[in-house]
Amino acid sequence: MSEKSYTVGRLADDTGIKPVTIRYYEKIGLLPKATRSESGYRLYFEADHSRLLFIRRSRGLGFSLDDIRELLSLADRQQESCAGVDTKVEQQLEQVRSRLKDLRAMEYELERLSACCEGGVIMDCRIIETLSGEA
Amino acid sequence: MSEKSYTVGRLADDTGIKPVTIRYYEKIGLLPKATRSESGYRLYFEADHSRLLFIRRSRGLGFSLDDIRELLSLADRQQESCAGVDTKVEQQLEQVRSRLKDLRAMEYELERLSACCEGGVIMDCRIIETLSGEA
DNA sequence: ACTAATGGTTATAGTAACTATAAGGTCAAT
DNA sequence: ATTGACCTTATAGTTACTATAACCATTAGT
Repeated sequence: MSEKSYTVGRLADDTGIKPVTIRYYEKIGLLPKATRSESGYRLYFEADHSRLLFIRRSRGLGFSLDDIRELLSLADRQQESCAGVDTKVEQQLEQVRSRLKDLRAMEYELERLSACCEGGVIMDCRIIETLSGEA
Repeated sequence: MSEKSYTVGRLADDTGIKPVTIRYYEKIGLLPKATRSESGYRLYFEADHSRLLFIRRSRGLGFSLDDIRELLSLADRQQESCAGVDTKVEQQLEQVRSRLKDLRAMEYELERLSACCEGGVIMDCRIIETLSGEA
């Protein structure tokens, strides 16, 4: 009983990752080279499906493709300590928090700018003034 | 009395934007072509200094270089309404908020993941498990 | 059986905003 | 005169895709 196979389009529909992107992941070695049908179509199986979902979830947490490559290779070593995984998560958390800090500062500044506009002409525009000058 | 001029390196030190980046901005037309010394060095004046600071401040608020190009061209039309500027700020604010929302969700998920690691081996790792499976 | 629509294949170039590298010319100081 | 710091250009690399072109395979409809 041979396992049911997907085409790249099916896999794409099932995972929410587009065919081009799936091929791209294969090209950069994030996914193993797919087996092919007689006519040359890529064929995917359950394991590919799982791997791709793992990638998508990790992307959703902001991990880079390089990070994910490492995570996947860690995940494959069943018997080893998961400390490396934990470390990666911590690092990612720090990065996200640092980015959050930056964005919150931007939000605050943009709110201030937005509030100070009184709808005149450029010459009197406080926004332009602020961007242009003063410390 | 001719105005005092800077080299690209001096301008870089004064604005916190690297020489390569300044040249890059010139190349893409964000800065006007610099005048040159006899030997071919770029020479900058007060106006360039201001313009570059405007760019840096706008970058600091997360505006894209294309946005900044528009902002600069708006800023040059002293007599026109500043509505366009205000709109750009609003749009940028929305973008920042949307990005904040995404990042906060990531932060939350990463915190959960991080908390659930108990330091065993990969096989039992709840992090890997979470990334791998379940809805 | 023929045809059109859909979906698969490859390779190449473009995106944003730089960064890195190479190979060379200039300038101020020793 | 030579060192070192700084300037010049052009080209390629980065991240994670997206867009385009040109072509082959499969499937649904007539």
